[in-house]
Amino acid sequence: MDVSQIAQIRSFNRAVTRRVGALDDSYLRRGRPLGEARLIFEIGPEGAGLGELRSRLGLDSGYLSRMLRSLEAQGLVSVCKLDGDARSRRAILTEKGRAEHAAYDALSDDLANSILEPLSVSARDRLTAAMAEVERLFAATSITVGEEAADTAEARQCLARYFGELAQRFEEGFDPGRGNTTTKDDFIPPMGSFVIARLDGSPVGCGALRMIDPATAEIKRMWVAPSARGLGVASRMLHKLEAIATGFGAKTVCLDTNRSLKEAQSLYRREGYNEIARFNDNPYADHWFAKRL
Amino acid sequence: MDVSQIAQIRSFNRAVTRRVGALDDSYLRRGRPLGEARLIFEIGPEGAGLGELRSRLGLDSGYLSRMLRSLEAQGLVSVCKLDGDARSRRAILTEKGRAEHAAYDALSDDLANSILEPLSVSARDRLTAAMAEVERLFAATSITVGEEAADTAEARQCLARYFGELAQRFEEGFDPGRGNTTTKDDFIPPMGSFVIARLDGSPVGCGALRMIDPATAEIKRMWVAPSARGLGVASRMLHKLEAIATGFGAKTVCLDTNRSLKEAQSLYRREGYNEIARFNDNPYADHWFAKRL
DNA sequence: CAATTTACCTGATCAAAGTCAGATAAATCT
DNA sequence: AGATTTATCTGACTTTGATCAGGTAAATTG
Repeated sequence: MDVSQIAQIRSFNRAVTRRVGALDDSYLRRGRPLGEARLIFEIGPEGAGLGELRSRLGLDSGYLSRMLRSLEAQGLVSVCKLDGDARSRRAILTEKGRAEHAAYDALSDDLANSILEPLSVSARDRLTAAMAEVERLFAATSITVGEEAADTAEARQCLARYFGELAQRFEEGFDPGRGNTTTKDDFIPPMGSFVIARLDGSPVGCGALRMIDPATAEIKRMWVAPSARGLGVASRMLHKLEAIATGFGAKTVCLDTNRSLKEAQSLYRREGYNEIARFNDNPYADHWFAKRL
Repeated sequence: MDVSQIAQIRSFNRAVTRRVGALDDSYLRRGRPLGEARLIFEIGPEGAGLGELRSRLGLDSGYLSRMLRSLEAQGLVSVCKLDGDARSRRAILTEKGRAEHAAYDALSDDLANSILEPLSVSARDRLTAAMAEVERLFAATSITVGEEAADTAEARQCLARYFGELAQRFEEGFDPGRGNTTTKDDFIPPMGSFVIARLDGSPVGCGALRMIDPATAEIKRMWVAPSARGLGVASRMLHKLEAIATGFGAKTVCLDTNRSLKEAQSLYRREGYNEIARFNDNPYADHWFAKRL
């Protein structure tokens, strides 16, 4: 790993914590412990279930309960049943609580403003763009790639978005039925597999595998959501699928792709795939690739 | 202020604090309170004076003293006199303490690594570049612009760097003596002024003003350090100088500049200066500007 | 040289933060 | 229906972080 990149991340962490500590300080200036302030903020104008609050703030159940009692005593929060389940309860802000919430909200805005204010217009644009980039790439860190069933609602949704995109990008259009030789049963172990990439639980990519003979696996349905492109999700899914193929005894992985999917082609080449002759009669395929495992 | 930019900053703060909180957690996993861990980290392999530690960590002197006593009891730190002043003391790490410091250092590296590791090489480059940009623009937030004497060592250093840059950039070269009609006394109120822009105490820019008649001020010596360009420092110094000129009774501000300083020319135009006819015989000037206050 | 300031230490005290072992009541399982 | 699980609450307790008043010895000031 590049030492200067590690140094950059550490220096960034230092610079940013200093800045964000300022927010905690301004929260404290309202004369309430930080824990309570955060709780008010997290409950929000719409209220929140206690379990949700516990997991979001990482609090012990007794601790949360006591803080809520304190906020109730201050007349800021009321905790009511009102859910299907009479055990679980929900915290909502009173009118006074909503005013406090708004005050904390304003403090957060003030901090943001104080960061933007001394900057020129173009510097502001550059700062927010860089922040968005950092945030997006941070998110990439928590993307997971896992084998899942291909017939769940979420898997189907990925495939629908994939097909939708093909229809948009192929010059000749795209009809999922035409030339399709696979059924959903093709992606079930041990003759196939299906992986989904997830960010905070929501799918942001998928990929499928099926064995076309005992030594050859074919990769299909590789798709990454537009919001998650450029984060290396596709290559992580590809590695996962190759590992699964190896487990199935495959010696070779092959795949096809359409001429308009340029990024896909460069991904495959980068990952060690070589272009080969047509090996199927997929009417939408223009290039065929294979890689020895 | 742009609402979406404020939202971006707030969302960035949330995303980043979550990530950086992970570092505190990993520090805690070494079974020592965060305060002590930070103290070990801050003392560092070279040791540090107690006053320095107090101001860097923002600690009460009693609190620091007690933590040092605790670290001494654990055999991690030793506090010795050894300075010119027998009141002030210096904390240094024992061998065991240096080992602890190295362990904390490794944890910081691990966090940085865990952020980089899932990313592709190009994504890593983009992340660190975006982080550097955020850091630089954050730093801009704490740049101050203030009126200072023009004959201090630091002011002179700014001017030397300014002249050095002119020598490099002017096609015809630059000799500070040639055609220079100002002396250092020109930049002393109430007939002139000198401002310095500082980032964390170090000068990153300067600018000067002198009255050439009771209603006209001339701006000179505008310079921004290469490391601080693109942060709006020049326009902040310009505004400061204009405000000072107004205070001196000036109705007009004028200035000259060399043809090779393109950024300067566009800055002046952006700030409402109009090109006028030659008003002095500065041999290095190619453009003359003025602005009514 | 006496008075003051500075740099650090000690002891007392506090609130905030966090943990843990039950208690209670509703929901779910067998 | 009885046993178990789940969601929350209560009370007891600990640690951490922080503040403050006063104390000591060295350095500086007038």
